[in-house]
Amino acid sequence: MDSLKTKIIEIVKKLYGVDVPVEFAAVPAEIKGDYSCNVAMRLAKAAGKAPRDIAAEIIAELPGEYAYEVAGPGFINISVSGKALSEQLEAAWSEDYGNNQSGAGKVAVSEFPSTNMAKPYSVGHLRPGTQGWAAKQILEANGWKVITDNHLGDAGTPFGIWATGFKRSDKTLDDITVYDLGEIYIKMKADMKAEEAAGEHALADSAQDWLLKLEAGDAEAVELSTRFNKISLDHIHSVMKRMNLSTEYELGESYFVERGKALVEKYLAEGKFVKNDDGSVICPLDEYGIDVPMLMLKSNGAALYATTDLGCLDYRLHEWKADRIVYAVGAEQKFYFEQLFAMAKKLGWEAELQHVWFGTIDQVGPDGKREKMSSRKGVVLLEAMLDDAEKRVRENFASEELSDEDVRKVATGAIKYSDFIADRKMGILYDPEKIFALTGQSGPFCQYACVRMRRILEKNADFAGADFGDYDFAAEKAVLLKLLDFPALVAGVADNLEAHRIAGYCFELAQEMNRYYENAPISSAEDSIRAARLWLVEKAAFVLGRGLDLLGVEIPEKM
RNA sequence: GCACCCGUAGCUCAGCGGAUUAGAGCACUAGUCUUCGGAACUAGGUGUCACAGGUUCGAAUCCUGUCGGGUGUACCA
Repeated sequence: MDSLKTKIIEIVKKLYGVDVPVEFAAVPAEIKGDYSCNVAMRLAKAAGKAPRDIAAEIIAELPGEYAYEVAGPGFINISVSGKALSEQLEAAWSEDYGNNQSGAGKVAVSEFPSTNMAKPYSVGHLRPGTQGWAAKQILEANGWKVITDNHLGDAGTPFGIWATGFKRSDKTLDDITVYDLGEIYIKMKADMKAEEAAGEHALADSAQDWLLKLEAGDAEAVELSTRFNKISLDHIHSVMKRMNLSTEYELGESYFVERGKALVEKYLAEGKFVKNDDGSVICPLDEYGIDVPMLMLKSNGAALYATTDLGCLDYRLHEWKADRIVYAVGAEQKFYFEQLFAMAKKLGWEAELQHVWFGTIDQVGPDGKREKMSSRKGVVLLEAMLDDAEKRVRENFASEELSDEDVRKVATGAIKYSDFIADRKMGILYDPEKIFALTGQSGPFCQYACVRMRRILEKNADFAGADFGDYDFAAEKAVLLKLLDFPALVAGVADNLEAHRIAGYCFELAQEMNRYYENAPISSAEDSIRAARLWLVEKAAFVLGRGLDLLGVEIPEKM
């Protein structure tokens, strides 16, 4: 259809002397036609003519390979035969169908899931992982070279809190677990709050001391930190493996402390940063319309988030030569990233920086109102959510023999897919009954559709590649139109990383296939028709598999 | 206070820089087919697109204001 678009642009240029963008849209079900084009209405004012007349003039110039019709207020509706659509798909087909090279030669960094050390992996890092992974997949499909980096939360005040809490606990470095560390953190937070209310600050001071000791390279602080890190990393890796997520790098905040501090000095000297009387350093951002300056160094000289992010940004831009960096981090940090990006601009850094933000995971609370997900203890552990998901899958699929690996794929597929049902800006209402449902828009529904197609292909493997004769592909039109949409969809989400559009597409394709089977028998059809239909199923299975792969949703062997 | 996000069917949500009669899923009801894998398909909607203005031949979509909910607003990340 691209050549037809070009043709229309040429005709408009010839007839009316203007350049207009030409897009094709779908046509409502009740109306005749497969694609519609609204150029005539866009031109109406400039040309001083009625849209319907313009449409008729354009149609008169169009080549005769398709049927055209003026519709409604001035749409040009185009009807294409199934046969022509099948030829278009065959012509566009390749091993990389759907991919494009718009990002070729450029480097992007996708930062996710940015887990915290010394805390159990909570559902708080679920969305960063799924969204960051999808961002990486989508960028790669658009030709980018993507570097993935887990920006570990391994520096800053929390370490001081754990070190202080650990020394007060009865745990030893040999037997402490990541769950103990999690509990120590929660207890310390509570104790520090009580302390603050009482007007004291012994614990807070101790935490700050540990932090400074670590930054100064104190032996005991380093030992604690190293041990906590080892326990944490093993835990993070095991959970990520279950989710089938991984990153190429794990350069945590601590890795960038020195680099960040050195840069703070540099920009202080250049006058871009300012030192306050209390010793803290800020980056004024008034010229970018942000009246809250960014704190670059604490008054005691310690680094904070902004310090390490400055170092990290510098590293990615200058060592990795990144052209684009996407941060998969929740909406709560929107303002922080606005500051960070304004700071980058102030420093003259040109790369495209994007905060891929998203809403919280909610649940229905005891009062019936929607609230942020939590357990009685506070955070919900991702492992617990995965255990529950696998249990549900085993119960729902009791009739089928599923391998452990397939159970894992369906469980994580359901959870991941649910992250992409709505626009990522929206919060997710976590409703297990719905997420693991086998009907409706769910991960398992899409996975099942894909498994079904693959099984049909296996059973009819003998007929693959046989001659179609002059089969008309009339019954296949809806599916063909859908499959032909895929490349534009992938290209269309490259900028805004709206992965939910991929999820919606996968669901629609799966639905379209279910409709297709109703009126188009395959195994019982005569040879040429059977071959043609298998050709279509093969294409659909590939596209659905690719779409789900962009979301990180794996396809099980059996369901 | 200010900034950002959200408000579309009973519920969860689509609706991509305006366009043909505003759509899905869930739930509910009634059907279909000798089931290639029925976890299917088909049919069934009186929705103040939060409200009020504005721009336009045309607005759920763009602009302004109001109301409601959420988040953020320098020594946490």
